[in-house]
Amino acid sequence: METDSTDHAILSLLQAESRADFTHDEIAERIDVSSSTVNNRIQRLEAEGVLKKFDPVIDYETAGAPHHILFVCTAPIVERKALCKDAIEVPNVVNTRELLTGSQNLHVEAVGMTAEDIEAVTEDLDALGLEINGSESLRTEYSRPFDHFGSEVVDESASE
Amino acid sequence: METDSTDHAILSLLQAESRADFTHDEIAERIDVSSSTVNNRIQRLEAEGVLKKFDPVIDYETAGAPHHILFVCTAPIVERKALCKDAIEVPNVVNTRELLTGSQNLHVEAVGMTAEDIEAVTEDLDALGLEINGSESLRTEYSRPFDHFGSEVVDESASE
DNA sequence: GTTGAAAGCATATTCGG
DNA sequence: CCGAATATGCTTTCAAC
Repeated sequence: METDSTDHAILSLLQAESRADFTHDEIAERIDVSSSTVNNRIQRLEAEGVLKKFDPVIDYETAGAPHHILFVCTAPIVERKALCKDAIEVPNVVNTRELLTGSQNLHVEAVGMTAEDIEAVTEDLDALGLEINGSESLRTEYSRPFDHFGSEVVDESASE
Repeated sequence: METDSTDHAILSLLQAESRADFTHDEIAERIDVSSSTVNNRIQRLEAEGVLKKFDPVIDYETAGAPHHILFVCTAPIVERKALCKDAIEVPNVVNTRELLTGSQNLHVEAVGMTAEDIEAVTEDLDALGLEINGSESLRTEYSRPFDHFGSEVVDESASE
């Protein structure tokens, strides 16, 4: 899909201000177009599959689930893609990522209320045929907009 | 914070249906409470910091940025937290995660239009004092709700 | 493809149980 | 604390450019 600087500015702002109450009007003011143009562009980006969804970011610890673990696993190359999809079905698993490498090619993120929840995840992953190379406690995580878009933003608001 | 099964059901549905057009009314119907209760709960979850934000999920490849890489790095233990924050400031870096382990304790996710963009990231990370243990192409990624909440959902809709 | 205004609709508030 | 109705204001639409 062809995306121009207006699209990039919108995507960047959406990532920078990922609030539920971030309105089209506010985007429109910051990039100096009308709010109907913002609406047009967002709808097109969604239709074309660039803007896929809006994921709620949950602080599991505050919500009462203190265990947050990353498993680094190895899946046989040919089964890797299938196992990535299978692993997301394991209870307490919240994210899986497929890498390109030969070993340690699957990352599985899990959340649990208790240590037993996490222990059960290791058993389930093992039962799927995944070799678990390591498990790490996740501490902090930061996200931010894709810069290539951000650098093109014409932000008219001086007070930032 | 104290979260009950209504909160959990709402969080689970928000994650399962992370659409912009997923309304409070729809949540209300599915878990059999009024939409004002849904609104009350969501506002409280946001105020208490459980529901932090709504991150737009962008398909970078479709948007015209084909390079999507995960760097596995090692930061000196004492500087780890600071470097996690520094790394997110590097151009084209979109996500950083701090792990607990002694080595390979920092994951840095980067996106770029060209191979040069990615090469520049390695140089910037190196300049920060990070040892880069490996870089992997990211292929596929799946996410899904935290099950402990999901299992408590009283979903009244039979047609699913 | 963009705009402004007006209609349509989701969300926030208010109040009564 | 929950739920129904009201008020607010955001999103969408549409005629015109």
